Amino acid sequence: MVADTNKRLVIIDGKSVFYRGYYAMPNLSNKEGLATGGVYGFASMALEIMKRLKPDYVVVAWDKSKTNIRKRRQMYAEYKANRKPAPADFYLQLPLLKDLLKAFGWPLYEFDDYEADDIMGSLAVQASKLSIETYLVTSDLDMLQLIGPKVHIYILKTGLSNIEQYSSETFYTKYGLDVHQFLDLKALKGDSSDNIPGVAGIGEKTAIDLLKQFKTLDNIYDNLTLIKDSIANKLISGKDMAYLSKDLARIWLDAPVKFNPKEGTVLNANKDEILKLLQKYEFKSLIKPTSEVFNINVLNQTSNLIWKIDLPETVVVTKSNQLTKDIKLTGLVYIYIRFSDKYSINPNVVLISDGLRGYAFDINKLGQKYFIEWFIRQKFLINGLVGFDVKRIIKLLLNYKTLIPIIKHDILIGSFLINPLIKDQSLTGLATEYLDYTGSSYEELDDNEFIMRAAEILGIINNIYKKQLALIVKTPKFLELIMNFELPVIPILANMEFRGIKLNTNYLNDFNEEINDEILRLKQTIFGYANEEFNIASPRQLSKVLFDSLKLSTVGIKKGKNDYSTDSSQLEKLYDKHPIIKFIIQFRELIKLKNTYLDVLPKMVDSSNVLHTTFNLTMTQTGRLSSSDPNLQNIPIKTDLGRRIRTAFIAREGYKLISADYSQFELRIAAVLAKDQELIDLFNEEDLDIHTATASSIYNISPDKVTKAMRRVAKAVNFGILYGMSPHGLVGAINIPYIEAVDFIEKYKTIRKPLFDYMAETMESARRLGYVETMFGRRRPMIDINSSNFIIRQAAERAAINMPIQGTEADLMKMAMIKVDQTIKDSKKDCHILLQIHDSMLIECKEVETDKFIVILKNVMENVISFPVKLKVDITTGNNWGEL
DNA sequence: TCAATCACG
DNA sequence: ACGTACGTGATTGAG
Repeated sequence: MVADTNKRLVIIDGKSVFYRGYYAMPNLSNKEGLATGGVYGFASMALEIMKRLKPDYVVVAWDKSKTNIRKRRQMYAEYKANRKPAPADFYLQLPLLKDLLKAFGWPLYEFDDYEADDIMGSLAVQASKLSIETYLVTSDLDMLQLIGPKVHIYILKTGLSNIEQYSSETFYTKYGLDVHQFLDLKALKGDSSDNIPGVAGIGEKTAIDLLKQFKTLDNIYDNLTLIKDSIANKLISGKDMAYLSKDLARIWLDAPVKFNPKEGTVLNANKDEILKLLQKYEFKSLIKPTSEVFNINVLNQTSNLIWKIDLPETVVVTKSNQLTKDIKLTGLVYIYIRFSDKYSINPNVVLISDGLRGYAFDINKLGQKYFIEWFIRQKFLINGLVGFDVKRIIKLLLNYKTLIPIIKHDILIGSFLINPLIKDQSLTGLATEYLDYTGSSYEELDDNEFIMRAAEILGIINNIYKKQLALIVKTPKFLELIMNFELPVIPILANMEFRGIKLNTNYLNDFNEEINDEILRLKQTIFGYANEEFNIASPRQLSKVLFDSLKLSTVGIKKGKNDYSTDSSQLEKLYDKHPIIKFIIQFRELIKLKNTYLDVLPKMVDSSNVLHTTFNLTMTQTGRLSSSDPNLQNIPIKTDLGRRIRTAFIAREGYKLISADYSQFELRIAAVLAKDQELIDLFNEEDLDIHTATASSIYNISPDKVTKAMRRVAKAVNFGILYGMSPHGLVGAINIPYIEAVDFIEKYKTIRKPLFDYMAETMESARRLGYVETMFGRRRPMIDINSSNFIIRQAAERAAINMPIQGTEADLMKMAMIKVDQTIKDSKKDCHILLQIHDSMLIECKEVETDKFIVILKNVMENVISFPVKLKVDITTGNNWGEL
């Protein structure tokens, strides 16, 4: 009888797990709008169970009754009040779950007259007899009464893949009782959530004390004389209730269920069906982990696309002697380049087709040089490129100083324009979105497998292009955006990334050493005040030192999930309370500079000390660019120390750096969008300070009477208002009394009525249309704008207000970049845009051409568009970025 | 992998 | 009563 020894059975309380998932992922739904949160939660939890417990069998017990009343216990029904019925979309998900369980091969047991815990208990007893280790997964602590030598309980914790074992030790630690006393404890104290009455007047504390002393319920009643009267009397009058409660809480072990060792094993799993369902439910992130625990080889799953898309006849090119004149392309070409790693410009595989014929260049075998030579020979035959992430392809070509073909379309950019919410921007993600692809991830294939599927991938590019084109032409603004903004800016960004910016690494390293010394000094000072050494960079440890050891007052200090916050705004409040704070603030600044910039940037330069960032066109919900690896859009400027980092960004030999900044760009745009004539007029006045002017009209005094403090408030509001700032937010930003903030914003509303009317209209149209858009028609879907959750809805409203402004700024910046770049080309100046930082450009220009160029530059940028408001551009030049 | 923190516009 | 300003990316500590 060793056969079943050491086998493991998991019994899942199905509804309990499902409930968790349902409430953890309330907004999850697939693209048909079908709610899937509960199923997702269940699947996540199932994976965790498989990984943690490695069961041989899994079965699911299900509570059939909607109200959770045991029918066989109708006599107690008056005590078991109906629980709230679950919402409708809870039940709509059940068929999906049942399909998934069937695919997993996990039997589902449900009986009219038994609750899940009865089924689980009954199965556990049977399995124990077969020497099977049994694991019960539930959120119901009542299950603890089932703990035994072969029966283990795992309780669901918050989160989606979080289970925790509850053993008899856990129980003892919590209550000081043996787990076998569980039912007697319930009998005495009751359980309001389960409507188990218990003995009136006896709570948890008394119940535990009694059980510690007398061990069992029976023994308590046998020894009433030893118990002090006040309690004994309660026990006497509640005796029936006590035994009734014990019966109510007891799990019954006679459910008509039979454990079957032929069911619930991995052999019962239907692998194809599992993958199909995960695709159907759009649980992309679960495909990989599920495949692992169910031993599914996803790479072997064939594509569902090859039957429905046009596939080019594709030749694999591995040798240079194949590159004869027969291997050639004309017209519009579809291209996909697979690079060796995330940042590399070295391709491993290049796929190209003209729609009919395709070529898969195995660069590893062919050699990059031969491919590039061939490609350059094609350049006069090629009318334009349609590709995926074309910017990267262009950077590859820039490396060879060859002519850049016209970009006809980029399916990555197209996808983002049509729906910026799509998270998976991989080729696989787009194939899933546009072609209902359900196969394995293209990105995870190895190069050989990838080449084998070249025709399919080329077909995908072609077909996605056609689908996107149809969607884009349906919305004329989209067509204008992609033709006039997105595609033209791609080669400019490619050039910016490719050229890069020169870094004075010596300067940075010297600065780093200086900072290191200072950090050491600060550390010692801080440890001295704290009377202990600790990791200042750990918010948890710092919080303990400040609020536990040093006992600083926590009144008015923001609290996170576990500890009091130590972020700079909280430290600011503590500034006068203890001398240590000043040094912590300094330490924070220095350690940030060191970790983020000083240590990192010098390591990222190329052999000529040049730093190359990557600009992303498809990351932000407003249409802004983002910069990464390294992020050159957040180089410090606000403090003197930080600004010294900028000093290390230098012009190349014989060149100058030019910074061109739009002044109050967003507020000017807001004035135009809102048609706020008064604000427009203010901006059109020569040499007027907008914040002083604002303070002047709010306080109703002449501009020369405006104090620094007044201007500061006005400035904060001028900025904050574009984000939907509240009085409370204003207080948080500039530390003025709440009442003043309320007053200020009220007055602001009266002097900027058109602006506020515009904001209200934006919100209204967001609610009506489900999206907001920029002046040029770039859209951001606002799915949360009608959320029933107050907090989520309000956040969406603020985002909706801000997007048209920030997004129009982003559009105009792209337009400016395109015009500046064109101007440089037309005038044949040796000038190069290096960086774009949302409202400014950093340009490198041959020293002798700089003075002439800045005049042209200012003119081009200020006249980037014909606007009722004057656009003001400030230009500075210097040898390094710090001087500008 | 997530939360906290902080750099920028 | 909620929680309190939009948009990013990088680093770190900790589970």
